[in-house]
Amino acid sequence: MKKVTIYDVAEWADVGIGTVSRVLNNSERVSDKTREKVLEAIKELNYQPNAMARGLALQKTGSIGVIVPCFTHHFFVEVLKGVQEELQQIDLDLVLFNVENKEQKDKHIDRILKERRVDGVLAITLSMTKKEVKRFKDLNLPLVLVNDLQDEVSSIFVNDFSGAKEAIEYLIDLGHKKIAFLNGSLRSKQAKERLRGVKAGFKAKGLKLDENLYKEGQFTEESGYKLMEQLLKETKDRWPSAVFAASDNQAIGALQAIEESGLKVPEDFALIGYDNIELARYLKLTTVSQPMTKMGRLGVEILAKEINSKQLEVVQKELEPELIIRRSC
Amino acid sequence: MKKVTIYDVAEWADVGIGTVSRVLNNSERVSDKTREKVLEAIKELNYQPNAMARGLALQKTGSIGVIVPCFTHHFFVEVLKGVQEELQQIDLDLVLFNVENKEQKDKHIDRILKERRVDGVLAITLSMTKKEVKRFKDLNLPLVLVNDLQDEVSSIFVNDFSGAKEAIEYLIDLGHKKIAFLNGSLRSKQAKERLRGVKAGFKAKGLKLDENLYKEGQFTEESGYKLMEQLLKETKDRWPSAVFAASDNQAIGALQAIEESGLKVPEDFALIGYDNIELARYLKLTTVSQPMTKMGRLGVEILAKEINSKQLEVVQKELEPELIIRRSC
DNA sequence: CTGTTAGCGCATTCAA
DNA sequence: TTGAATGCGCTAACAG
Repeated sequence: MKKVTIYDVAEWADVGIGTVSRVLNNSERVSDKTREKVLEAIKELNYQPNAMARGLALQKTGSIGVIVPCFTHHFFVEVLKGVQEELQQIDLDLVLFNVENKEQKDKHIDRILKERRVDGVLAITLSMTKKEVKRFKDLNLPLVLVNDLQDEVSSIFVNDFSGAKEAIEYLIDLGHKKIAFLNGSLRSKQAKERLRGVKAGFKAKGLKLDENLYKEGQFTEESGYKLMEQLLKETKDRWPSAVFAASDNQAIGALQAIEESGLKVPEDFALIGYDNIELARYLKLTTVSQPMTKMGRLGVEILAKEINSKQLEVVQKELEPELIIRRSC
Repeated sequence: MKKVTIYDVAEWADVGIGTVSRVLNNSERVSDKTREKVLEAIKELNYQPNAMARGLALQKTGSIGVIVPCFTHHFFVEVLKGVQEELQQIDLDLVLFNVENKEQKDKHIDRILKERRVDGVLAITLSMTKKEVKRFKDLNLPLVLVNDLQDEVSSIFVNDFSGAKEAIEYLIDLGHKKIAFLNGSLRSKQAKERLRGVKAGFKAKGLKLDENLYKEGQFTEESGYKLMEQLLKETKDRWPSAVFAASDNQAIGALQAIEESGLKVPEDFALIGYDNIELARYLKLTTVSQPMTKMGRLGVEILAKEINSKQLEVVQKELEPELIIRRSC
């Protein structure tokens, strides 16, 4: 079967290609009769406009790029789910860029920006630098940050401060006083804000974060395991009665360390995680839920608006986390 | 910053656009001196060819489409991971199409096929019909089936028969005789093959699948829960001592039903799942592992070959599953 | 070796 | 209303 172009349609319907194009784009300036004829030709020939040709003429690709670090992580899968859902409504394709390191990040951003492979970009948890953001602005390519925040770009993020504060307060209300906090790397905004929240939570209850019970690592399972191990090495009297991890993965790692020591949750330690990834439900882990799917939906919504309006009204939206109580404390 | 085209580069370097194009495409027919000059211009102007224009001229998009049903499922995430990994090597973008129902499936296939938005398609667990496959062939768009099999199309799939057989034999070797099999819908090839494998496993050990212990449902957690519930409703003497589920999700559902009855795995029931999704590891579930990531990698590899060679040599590759022993039996 | 030109398939002028 | 011409940015074939 040969490919059928707008010329074939025009010939079949005995009109000019301009008319066919007008019909395709729902222009008013076509008589009902010719429109009819053209539509018939289109159906008859089973014609559908070529995306690239249209793109070249219109300077639009009809797709948006989504950049994620490590998309196999539950967190991003959930965000992507929201992205997909929203994308079903509007008619855009999803081009997925997976970024595992700085090099890949640069490479993909370069590619997207200069080759114009997409109409807009959703950057999820990428900690974009001001410089990178500026490049998008300069090249006039819509950009929306999800789970990240920068001036002068539309961003949608979660209130990490209040999530952490609430978790700590909950533990304290449960009667815990010696609470360990296993944080991620302080280089990320998330870790900084959560630490702030933790301190504020203690303060609100007339307590203070014990420095010996504060550990810093990564947001990973391995890191959680190691940090918990460190705590368990201390003499029992220095042990906390509760552990708050800055990510579910860390909490899961900590859980493992605890179980390997023959101890149990929640009997020996109360445990709270952060994110509410799917695993948390199965492991019955109390956690601070991030509105992941919603972030994805909202991100696409805003991005679509920016693409269409060609105007850069910056939207910065903060979402609230929610404490999900399960059996781990 | 204005967009810079091949004309700008040509002007800057004081050559024709043809020469610039040649440099871009690493043609031999350029003198070192002019090549130098052009490269300098490119760097100076920070030029990068426009993807759509190049695509239109070359009749290539530089991207492949991946169609998955419900990509949030662990299984597909793992396959996608393999796809990503392989895609890093070759220089193609990944366009993701999520298909939740028949309507979406048709819509997306139509779009891909006629609009030519991608250079080739990877269909994962889609149970493509012969008719659909034929459309790809007719329009000459490379197609590779992953976890599915059809004549005349490159397919890569897993030996479901041997996976199920091995699982059953393992349970029997463990001393179990009354083994329940919770299957998915027999409309899928996977379910059919696994049932065949189960029967063969019993036979090889001189036993037979007890019809009362065979249940058919969906590959979902809910279904597993319900099927197990049915079994537990029977009088104790009719209970199996082991349960083999055709998917990890079903196994997890069954596990839940078991625990809610105050019973335990593996003490009261031995349990084996299928797929080896990430959760299985955390729940310590013995399962039949599917080489998901490998399927993804292989699929892309084959697809890339088909795209480049423009020749349709059909590759059909069968991979072997592997029994992963954990604590659930 | 290099510049020029003709498509690629479509949208959009500009006349008619 | 409509058809023909022009351009989107690039590749490739064709002359020089």
